Amino acid sequence: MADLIAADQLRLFIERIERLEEEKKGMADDIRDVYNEAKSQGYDVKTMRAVVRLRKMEKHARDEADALLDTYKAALGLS
Amino acid sequence: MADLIAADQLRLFIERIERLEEEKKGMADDIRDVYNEAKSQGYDVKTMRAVVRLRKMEKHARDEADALLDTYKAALGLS
Amino acid sequence: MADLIAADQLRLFIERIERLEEEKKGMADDIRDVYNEAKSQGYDVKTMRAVVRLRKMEKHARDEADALLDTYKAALGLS
Amino acid sequence: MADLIAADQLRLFIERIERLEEEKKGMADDIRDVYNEAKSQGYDVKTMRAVVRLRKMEKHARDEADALLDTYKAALGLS
DNA sequence: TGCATAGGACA
DNA sequence: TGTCCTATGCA
Repeated sequence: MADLIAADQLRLFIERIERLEEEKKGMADDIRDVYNEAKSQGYDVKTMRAVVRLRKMEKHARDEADALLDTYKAALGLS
Repeated sequence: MADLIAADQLRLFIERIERLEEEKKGMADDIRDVYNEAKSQGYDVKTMRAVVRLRKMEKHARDEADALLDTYKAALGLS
Repeated sequence: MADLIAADQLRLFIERIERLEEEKKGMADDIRDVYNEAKSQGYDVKTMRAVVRLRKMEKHARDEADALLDTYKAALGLS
Repeated sequence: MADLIAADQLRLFIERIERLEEEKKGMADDIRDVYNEAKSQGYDVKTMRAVVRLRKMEKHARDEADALLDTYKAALGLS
């Protein structure tokens, strides 16, 4: 019977993952919809993607810079 | 002034996309968490991924078969 | 005979790739050596890696911003 | 002043690393070029990668066998 | 952490 | 449709 329980547990894990995967796919579809909507308003999708990519890179750089600053402060015994 | 409005509209599109991208990333993080939780219960992650992939393929195959069946039915004037 | 020639050509491609892979590995080894040398001088390798990563990200962001500016200019019919 | 010198030294380390990273990237680009050239001659890139990987594994195996042989020889007091 | 592959976007 | 590139999976 332990096997049955284990099988159930595994099945639950798999189903949770599959549900999350579906939601993730839904998000991707929504994103595509927004791009298409913008396109129908006359915006250039390729440029918009470049903007989004750039902003993401800048955010990452900012976050990493903050983390680095913390590292320095810790190394110098500052707050 | 049309330009200002256009800039606002563009900004809104970009922000919608960024919000959706964040949610999508959240989903990916959740999925990873579930795999890790299963792993901590003694399940093999690689095998679980294989199972998920296989079930997805089977679902695709089933969906395609259903679509084909619909096509046949339509061609034959059936419900 | 065409097959022999083809086999030779393929072999030459493979050998060129293998030579380049070795040189690439040599570069990776050199990089590790520099980190170790810096470490022996009292520098923290992890922090140094963070600095290198940050500078690379900032450079990418700058390059992408330049490219985006060009895209805008082209879209607006400017130089 | 020691700090200034240390900062200079650190900067030099970072710049050496960045130069080496660029060269390494150049190697990777060259490798990609060779694969693309082979592809344009009708070769299958994926298969070529498999060949390169296989030969590398075989080389490792050979090197290990050689090392083992040396160990035996040393243990037996042979040249 | 770096590499290889698979999936999605663009021409 | 085919290529390119990013994003994910694997060692």
